[in-house]
Formats: sequence, structure tokens, C-alpha cells
Amino acid sequence: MSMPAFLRDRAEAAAPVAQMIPTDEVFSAIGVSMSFSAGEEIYAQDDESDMVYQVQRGAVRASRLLGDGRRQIAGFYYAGDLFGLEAGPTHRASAEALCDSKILVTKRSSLKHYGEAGERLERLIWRATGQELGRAQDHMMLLARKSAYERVAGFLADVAKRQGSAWNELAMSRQDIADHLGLTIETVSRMVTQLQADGLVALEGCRRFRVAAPVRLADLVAA
Amino acid sequence: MSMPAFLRDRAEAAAPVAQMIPTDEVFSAIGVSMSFSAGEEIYAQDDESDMVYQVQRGAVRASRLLGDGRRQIAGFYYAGDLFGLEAGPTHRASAEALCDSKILVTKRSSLKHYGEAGERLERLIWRATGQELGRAQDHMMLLARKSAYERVAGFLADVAKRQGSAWNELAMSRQDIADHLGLTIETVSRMVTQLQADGLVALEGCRRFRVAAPVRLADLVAA
DNA sequence: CGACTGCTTGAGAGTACTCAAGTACTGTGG
DNA sequence: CCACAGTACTTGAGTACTCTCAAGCAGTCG
Repeated sequence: MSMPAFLRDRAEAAAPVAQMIPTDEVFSAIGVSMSFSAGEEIYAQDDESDMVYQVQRGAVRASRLLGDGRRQIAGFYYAGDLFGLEAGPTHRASAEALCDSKILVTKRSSLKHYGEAGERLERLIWRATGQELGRAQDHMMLLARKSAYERVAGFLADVAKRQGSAWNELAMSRQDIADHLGLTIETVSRMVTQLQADGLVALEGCRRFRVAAPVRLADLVAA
Repeated sequence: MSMPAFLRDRAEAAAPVAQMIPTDEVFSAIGVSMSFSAGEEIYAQDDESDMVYQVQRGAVRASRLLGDGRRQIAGFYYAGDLFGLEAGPTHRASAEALCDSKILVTKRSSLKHYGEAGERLERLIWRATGQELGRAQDHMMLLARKSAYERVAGFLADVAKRQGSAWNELAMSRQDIADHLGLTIETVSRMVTQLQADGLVALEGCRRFRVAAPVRLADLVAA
């Protein structure tokens, strides 16, 4: 089964009672699949926000722009993840594909016409919103109280956990990482170099890494 | 009508169809009211999280502690606000009363036994969760990309907007503000002094202030 | 009135930023 | 297959902003 672990967990939690349909099947039964090429915008900041999205294949970043050009990446989303969940009349962030991606889209207000499948998806959406809020709180702690070194360590640990394999690919640029962590691109680069020098991670090229000291890395992130 | 604006908006959005019951009435019909004195803990970090809370009177802070004592205040909640919404098996934050407060509490999983009122409250909870996520994204932007001066300005503007009166009370200490904004208490103090010197706000004592230049303050916050 | 707690102010240190140069990938054309 | 251009990433030097440590000042409660 090719369904990633984090997706399976989410689906299980949503429907602990027997004969469940996997998350992506519920969504694909209702949503429309769209293709986006690398860098393409999926929705814009201040767009109307009655849509919900799920990454089918590829990776997505949700970014928020300030008037003077300062940028913040609210989060990265991978296959199976729901996004565009922030409420309000309009989206607070825009979303762009990091690489060529397939995205499922559905209109939130029309879910009620889809009977049980619609209800199930609605529950999945709310559950995902709650989890997203929890993750946002973790990220606020990281931004508010952690050093650059800890932030980059935390980010790499997070990517590694999500991908769950020995070698992990970074779908995003250093600039994206910097804007996610509230740092500059130079500082991110320096911290990656430092983490490597300290033997916590090993790089292969600049978009591929391996966690070399899982325990020490976990300690650093938890601290 | 003494219901604050932000609460009215929320209730209207949740039940645009005629004969609605105000948020606090829906909650008080189901929830149990509890009293907490200043500083008292409402729930602890890592407590089981099947409860939802609403501030009836007073003010609450949600805080998150790191192993080494670093603290982050995820948010402040005032009369009418729902809190404890972050998902997961346990709360990601603890909540404490900032002053003597009355708090409504209800068990999330038991809402289904309350018929229509339970459903309505459930919808309010989900809506509040979405809004909370939006606010969390705003706050991440503030933490990641704004200067100390802008952060404190943003915080005071936010408090003023919520209270909606000429003079505003700060229910929380400088330490709480610092931990919310990812700064030190000294820096918060310096920035407040600076904002005052620049004529953006006027202080009366250290817990009471007035916005002196609303437009300039708004510009600074938006920028 | 004095002690306590919370807030403000000051001086010096440190972390992350800015600006600038250099290096490594990636893709394109010869 | 290699040379070149363009982009992305890394490294370096100096600066600036916020933190740390320390002292002084208010507001509050006995």
C-alpha cells in the first residue's frame, strides 16, 4: 500500500469505526483534480475561500505577503495533506505548487449535496483544521523562542518525519525555508552547514539530506 | 446590547438564518460555569483535550512551555471567546485565568446528546477553530517578519480593536506580552516607551492605554 | 511608611542581518 | 560531450537589533 503513514493515521483517527474509505478516496470521489506546474499559483491571497484542497501528488507552499514585500510561508503540504483551511471570507494566504503537482479541489459549501461521503469529508476537513491549528501553535513557539540553529534543526526533523525514509528531498528552496522559519537565506545556509559539521545531518547536494544523529537531533528539537 | 462586536459577527456568520441564539446562550445552555481566580490554571499542557471552553467573564491566556523554561503565549481570550480548540489527544497548551474569571466548560464528545443546540454549538466551535487558525497565521507573520517595535504596536492595536473603547486595559503582565510576542520584558517596555514618545499611543499607568494616532498605528501594523 | 512586586532605563554582549563575493548546480547551445 | 549562462546556494566581513545583566523607579498591600 503506497499511502504514506501520516495519511493513514489521519484517516484512522477520523473513522475509527470499521469499513472506512481512505482520505484521498473520499476527496477524489467528490473533488476535481487539477494539475499545476512548478511555481504556479493555486489560489491567491484574498481570494474567496469556499474551496478546500488536497495534495494528490507533488508539494505546495502556503505563503502570505506583507505590503513591503516581506514574506512568510505558513506551511508546506505534501501528498495527502488538506490545505486552504484558514477561515474568513477570503484566504489569508496564497498557495503555490513547489513542483509539478496534482491537486484535488472541492467547494466546501456544496459538500452537503454529497450525502454520507460529503459528511465524511466535512469531518475530515474539520479534523485537519484542528490539527493544523495545533501545528501552527508549535510553529509559533519555534518562531518566538528558538534560535536559528534550533529552527533549522526543527525544520529538517519535521521534513524527515513526514517523509519517513532514510534520505529526504527538500522540495523547497532555501528562500522558502528562510521565509518559513523567519530567517534569512544566508542564516539558513550557515545553520545547515553547522548542523552538518556537528554531525546531526548529512547533505548530498543541497536538496537531499539524511538524519545522521536522530537522538541528538530530537533532543535539540524538543528542548 | 452589551455583546461585543467581534462576538456578534461570529454569531451572525454562524447562523445567518433568522431566529438565532447568541453564542453565549448556546454555550451556557449546555456548558457548566466554573470560577477561577487570578493566576489559576484552567487546564494543563498535555491534559486530555475533549473539553471546550468559553470565557464568560474575565480573561485567559493559553501558554506553552518548553523543557528549559522558555514560554510562549499562544493567545489571549476575552469574554465571548472560545478556547482550548487545538486538536490532538491532549492540549498543546495550558490555560490560566489572568484575573478572576468565569469560564463555561463543556465536553465536546457529549454535544451530540443535546439535539439542535448541541449541533449549533458544534458549528460554532468549528467556525471558531477556523478563525483561530487564521489568527495563528497572522501571528506567525508577526513573529517571523516584524520588528520588536511593530510587534508591540500590533499587539496594542489588537487589544484596542477587541475592546473597542477609548481607553483600554491590559489584563496581562509585561512578561505575558513578551512571551506572546517572542521578545523580552525589557524590549517590550522599551518599545512601549518608544510608541508613546512617537505619539502613537498614550499610557496612563502601565496597564491602561489609549490609541493616540489610529491611522499611523494602523499603517505601521499593516505594513 | 516600608517591603514587595512589576515596570523602566542603561550599558555591554551576542545573534542574526546586510551587503558582497565566490562556488556549485542546471539547462542550453555549440 | 563540453562550454557557457543563469540561478541557487555558500561563505565572509561588518553592522544592527534584540538580549542579558544590573540598577533604579513606580504602584500596591500590609
